[in-house]
Formats: sequence, C-alpha cells, structure tokens
Amino acid sequence: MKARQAPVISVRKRPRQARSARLVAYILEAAVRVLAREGAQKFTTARVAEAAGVSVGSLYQYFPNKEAILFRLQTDEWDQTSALLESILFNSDEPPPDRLRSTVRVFFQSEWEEASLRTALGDAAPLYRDAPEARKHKKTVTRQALTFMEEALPEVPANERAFVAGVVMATMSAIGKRVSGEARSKSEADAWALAIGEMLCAYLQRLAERKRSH
Amino acid sequence: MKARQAPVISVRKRPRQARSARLVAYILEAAVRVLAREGAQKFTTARVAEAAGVSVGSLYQYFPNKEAILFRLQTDEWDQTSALLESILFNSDEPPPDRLRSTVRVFFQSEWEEASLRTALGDAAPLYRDAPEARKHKKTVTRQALTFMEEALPEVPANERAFVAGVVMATMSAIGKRVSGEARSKSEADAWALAIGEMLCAYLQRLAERKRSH
Amino acid sequence: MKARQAPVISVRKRPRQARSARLVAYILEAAVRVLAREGAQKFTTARVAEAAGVSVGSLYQYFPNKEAILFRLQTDEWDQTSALLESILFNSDEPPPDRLRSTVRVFFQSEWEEASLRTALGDAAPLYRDAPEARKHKKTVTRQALTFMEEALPEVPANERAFVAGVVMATMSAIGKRVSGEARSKSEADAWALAIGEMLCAYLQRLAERKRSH
Amino acid sequence: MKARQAPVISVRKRPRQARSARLVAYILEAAVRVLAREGAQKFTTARVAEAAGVSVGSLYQYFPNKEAILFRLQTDEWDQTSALLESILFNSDEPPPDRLRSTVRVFFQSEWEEASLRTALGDAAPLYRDAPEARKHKKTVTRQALTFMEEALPEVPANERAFVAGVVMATMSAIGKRVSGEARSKSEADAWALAIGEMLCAYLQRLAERKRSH
DNA sequence: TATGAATGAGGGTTCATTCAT
DNA sequence: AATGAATGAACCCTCATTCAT
Repeated sequence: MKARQAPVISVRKRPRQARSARLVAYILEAAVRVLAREGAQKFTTARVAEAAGVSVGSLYQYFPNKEAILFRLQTDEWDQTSALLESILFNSDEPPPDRLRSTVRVFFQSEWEEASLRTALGDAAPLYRDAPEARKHKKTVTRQALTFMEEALPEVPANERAFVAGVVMATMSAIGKRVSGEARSKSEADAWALAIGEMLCAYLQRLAERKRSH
Repeated sequence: MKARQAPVISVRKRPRQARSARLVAYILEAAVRVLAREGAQKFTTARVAEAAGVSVGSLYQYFPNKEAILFRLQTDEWDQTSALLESILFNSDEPPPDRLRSTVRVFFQSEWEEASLRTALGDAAPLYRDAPEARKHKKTVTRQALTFMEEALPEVPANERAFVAGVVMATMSAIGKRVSGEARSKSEADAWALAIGEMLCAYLQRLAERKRSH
Repeated sequence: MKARQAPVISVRKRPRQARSARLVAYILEAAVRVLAREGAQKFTTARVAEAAGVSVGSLYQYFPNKEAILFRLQTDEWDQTSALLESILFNSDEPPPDRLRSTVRVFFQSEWEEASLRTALGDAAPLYRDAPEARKHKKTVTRQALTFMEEALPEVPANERAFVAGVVMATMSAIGKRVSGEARSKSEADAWALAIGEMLCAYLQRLAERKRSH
Repeated sequence: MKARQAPVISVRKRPRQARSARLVAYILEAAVRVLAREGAQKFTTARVAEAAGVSVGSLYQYFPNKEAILFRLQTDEWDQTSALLESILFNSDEPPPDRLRSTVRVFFQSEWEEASLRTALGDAAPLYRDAPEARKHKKTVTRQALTFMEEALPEVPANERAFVAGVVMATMSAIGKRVSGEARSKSEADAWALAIGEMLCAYLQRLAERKRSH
C-alpha cells in the first residue's frame, strides 16, 4: 500500500565485497524468474528469497523493500535499453531514418524475447513508478533521443525537436510494451517493428519537409 | 488475485428488475469513485460496497468477484470509446485524415479528463486482462477501425489494411494511456493529440503513396 | 513501532448487536488473560484472538490495532477506579482523612489483586500512552480529586489545591503501581496502604495548619 | 525478549585492558543516545552498535544480550543516585528534614534533566527488571536510607524504621519517575520536589510525634 | 433477497543472535 | 579480537469470499 507515497528505494547498502555483489545478482536473477514465471501478483519477498536460495532477512539486507527490487529491475532494463540505443542510434554511417528503423526493430525484439518479464514488470509499475529516483534514469534515454533528433531534424527549432523526441520515445516504448505482451511470434514482433519504424520515419520526414517548405 | 488463471467473470445473474439494474449502476459508480480517488491498490470489495451504500453480500450477488467489477468498468469504457469513434470517424464529410486527427484529439481529451480513473484501471489490468470475455469487446472497435481503413486506404490489400488498422488502434490507445498518465494540462494533452494525429496521417499517406507508385 | 506517533485508537465500529458486544467482551477477557499470564512482551494479536476463540480477522473488526485493545483495557480500569473513588471518597459521613485512608486501602487492594495484569498493562503503556483519547479519561479522576480537596482543604486557595490534588493522585497511583508489582502478600499491600494513607493525611493536615497559622 | 525468564545478564567477560573498557564505555554512551533519541521501541542492538561505531559482534563480546546493556544502564543510574544520596543525605549539619528536602529536590532535578532517557529506560524495564542481579544493586540505596532513618527517627523501632525507609524510597523514586515524564519545565519539577519533600517530612514528623506521645 | 460478521491464509518487514572469515 | 552477513521465527495487519441470520 505504498504506491502513492513514493517509497524509499535507494539501495540500503552498497556492497563492496564480491560475495555481496554476487548475492545481489542472485536475488535479482531470482526476482526476474519469479516475475516471469509467477507474475506480478505473486511477486513476494518470500518467494524471491526462496528462489534465490537466501533468507528473507538477507534479501532485506540488500534491498530496503519489495519495491526497490522491482525498481532495480526496471533500472537495469533502462540501462540496457540505453546501451542498445547508443549502439544502434549512433554507431553507423547509415542515414538517420535507417538507424531509427533498426533501433525499433532491435528494441521490439528485445522486448518480445523477455515478454513475460516485461509484462509483469509493467504490472508491478504502480509499486515503483512514483519513486523519485525514476526520473534520473529516464534522463539518459531522453538525452540520447535529443541527440539523435538533432541529426534527424536539424532544421526544426530546439523546443519543437525536444517535443518530437518525446513523442518518438513514447511511441516506441508504449507500443513496444504492447507488442511484447501481445505478439505471438518473433516474426509478428518484427512486422510491428517494421510498421512502427515506417510510421516514425514518415512522421519525421513530414516534419522535415514542412520546415523546408516554409 | 487470480490474474494468471483468467477468472470467471461473466455476470452471475442477469438482473431483470429495475431495482437490480440500479444497484449494479450504483456499484459501478462507486467503483469508479474508489478507483479514481484511492487508486488500484486500495480498490477493495469492502470499500466499493461501502461507497455504494450496499453490503458486500449484495455486491457479490451481482459480481462474481472483484475482477468482474473491474472488467465491467473496462468494458463500459470500450463501449464509450466505440461510440466516440463511431460519432467522429464516420459522421462527417471531411476527408479521412482530418477525421482521424479529430478522433485522436477527442480520444486523448476523454482519456485525459478522467486520468486518475484511467491510470488506476490500467494498474488493475492484470486482474481482469486475461478474462476470455475481453476479446469479444475489442472486436467492435477493431471492426470500426477496419471500416475506416477501407475508406482511408482503399488501394491497400485487405490483409495489410487489417494490420495497419491494428497498428493505428494500438498507437492511439497505448499513447493515449500514457498521455492520460503524464500530461500535466489539457493543452499538453492536445499537443500530443496533434502530434500523434500528424504521425498517423503521415503514415497512412506514405502507405497510400507507396501503393500508387507500384 | 508506533509508540511515538500516538496511534489511532478509537473503536473501529460501535457494535450495536448483542452478539457483537459479547465478542468484544470475549476479546477483552482474552486480552486480560494473555496479558496476565504471558506478559506484555507476548501480548500479540494472534495470541489474543486464539485465547478468545476468534479469528484474527474478527479481532480487527472490533479493534483497529493492538494498541486499541490495550488502551481499552486501561480505559476500563480508569472507569473502575473512578467508580471506586466515587463510592468511597464521597459516600460516607466520616471526616475526609478517614475517607482518604479508606480509599488508599481499597485502591491498593484492587491493584494488588490483579497485580500481574496491572504490571503487564504498565509495561505496555508505551504502546497506548500517547493516544489523544487518554487525557479525556484522566479528567474524570482529576475532577473527583479536586472535589475531595475542596472538602479536605477548604481554606487553601484553589490553584494550590489543584496542585495538591495532583500530588495526592500521583502518589496514590505511582505507589499503588509499585505495590502491585512488589508486594508479596495481601497484608503487605495493606501495610503499604496504611503507611501511604498516613503520609497523605499528615501532608494535608500540615497544609491546613499552615494556612490557619497565617 | 525474555522478560519473564530473567535472562542471564552477568557480564560475559571482564575486560582487563584499557581498550576493552573504552569500548564498553562507547557502547553504553551510544546506548544512552539511542534510548534518549529513539525511545525504547527502537532500541536495537544494531542501532546501538552503529551509534557506537562498533560491529554487532563486538557488542556481543561485552554484553551477552540486549537486556544486559539496559540493565547496565540502570545499574549505573543506581550508582549515581546512590552517590548523590550519599553527598546530600549525610554531608551536612542541617537537620534531617532539611536534608531530605534537598535530596528530593536534587533527585527530581537529575531525573527531569534526562527525562527522555529515564522514560525510555522505564519503558524498557520489562526487559531487564527480572534479572537476579538487580536486587544486589538496590541494597546500597536501601542501606543509605536506613542509615538516614536512624538519624531521623531514632525512637522508632528498627523494623518499623526499615519499613518507613522503604516507603520513603519508593515515594521518591516512583514520583520522581512520573515527574521526569510529565513535568514540562524545570520549575514545575521543582514545585513537585517541594511538595513531595514537604509530604515526606510531614510523615516523618508525625511518626516521631506519635512515638513520643506513647 | 440482503446483510455484514467471520474467516485465515498470506503479505511485508524486523531483529536478536550466531559464526565463518 | 573483530567483523557484519546470514538467519528465520515472529509480528502486525489486510482482504476476498462465504454463509448464517
């Protein structure tokens, strides 16, 4: 019952020793397993601890509460996504639209591959969503999107470009989530990626053309 | 708490008498109030019953379980949305793109206006999502989208058109949900509607042009 | 962990039906048993519920939390004490000092007779002590003491009289508590009552004489 | 949590080295801080260890359990009180009643000054109260009281004098505790000290007079 | 038909104490 | 000697659902 009060979520103790780090990893892996296999509803600290082969007490030594585990899972995902964007959005000589299309494809694939985890993590969102730490992590991704937009829409004024970046991010992530939940096959996920890539490119192109025609 | 087992959700008893129908309405209104005011986490049968001025027992006479109430709320929303689409998507002489834009705008507005309800209902989705009855209700909306697409993309083959319809629906609904949760003002919601309308139109236009150029 | 924040303690539901009233009584009796037999440390809602032959859930239907049970026990004691004072302090033609002595004796006896309960309730005091409702109940006793003092020390100014009343109450209750915890026999408790009665009377007499000699 | 079974409390290891003695002192000071600042409820070994800048393990090297720390705190207080009595009750040429009054005043002041510690230590009493070692420490104080009484009530038979000494001690300590918890200002504590001093003197005087008149 | 008291499994979290390092 | 990670029983409380009245 803490969804609304933005629970404290910062890591209780920064483990310095390798052993501790391994334990944290075990717990997170167990958490992923529980979440993927049993769903958000059955995601309990007791189950996670058991799945990790650890006592509840130990679990609480590394995470201040249940929400913190979920938040960490989400954080890790954001980091991965951010790395993924980095590697595709900027590491290539292809024109921006092609890079955007690739990004969507890879992103949708990665979402689809761990669909049950993504869905469950989405279901658990109310528990960690309001954490103040969340915003910080979103910023990295936002900045990447902005950088890309500068390349893709150089002629558009900065503030409009920022807004468009938000629209593109939201579209990718919102539809990616839906695809991960509903796509029945890898190729279906790919078809969606193709369509959304196309849609985003059409949108960007139109924006660019409109500027030019002024 | 039966998310994964797709709880039985069909109405336990079709109320024939006016009194019963009124009771169901009271309960649903109370449910909306509880959901909007207290959030998904505090959505309990006891609270709904109390808000409705009804005993828990009575509540269970009309709804087999908690999920059924939520499902019904969602169902009602779909019906409203469907009516809304009907009224805008087809009742006008404007060209399809303009009608699509209007639809997005009106849809985003309606989502934004009852943001807290939408968010809470989304949070509760794991509880009713897997109900078998859900699909049936989605069909109505799907059919409307299809009909619209026939008008908007007459030259595109039917199976592709169906897919595109799905993409457009998903985009509208997924982003609409996000906007309802995050837009801070009515005008911000409108800005998003403008952008997404533009994006969808650009996409449809490109699809149409591509067909023509073949 | 609620001692410091003055937990909400007011009765959750004023039971109207005889059955409910009986249940509340059962629970309170069970609470007394648990407290007296197991001590404040082992006073848990589960144990009380079991001792009452009732489920934990039922217990929480009548008391919002553990503290409320303890508070109610204390409240009931205050009421009894207040009745006891009433019956002895005012219902007699004897001179005030004799009545005070009787009061102390009867009070110490009653404390001693349920010593283990008194001690345990005292131990649990941190849990209910800070409840805002507590003050109200103390007032009744305070008023009785004041009334008695008007009779016993008519020549002493009102504000000083009030202070003396407080001193007398505190002495009786603080030492009564200690006696209930440490007196080994009924007659030992009586010996203490005699001594404290004597002490209080000597004090009051001196105050009276001092006034007169001015 | 062993209140009723009179936990073993004797020091596990008599530290001979200066270092160890310092550690014990650190722990006790930390314990006082934790108790005064956080209250009895939050008095945990982990918190004390952290406040002392020591590991829990080290803490357990010098104290067999949590109760032992509390007990030691209480013991130290008794020692201080005893020294205080010693310095006032006997180091003066004033007549016994005046010395008693001074004692009460100084005692109440010292209680009031560390009120939060006293209250918390009182709240924690159930944890250490039943320790067998406790009695030994009380004896010192008792003996002092007896010695004083021999001076104050020379004509009263020894056994009665012992009882009266107990009454006086109990009154001072029980009311002192209450004052430390409830007095709002230093001067309020002083007013109580004055009144209780007066009361005790009146009592002793009456006892003396009664003997003489026989 | 309506009520709402009763149930009790289950949830999150704490903490005294131990023991391998 | 010192550390502090690990343990897990125990605690308080909630809530979907039932069923006697």
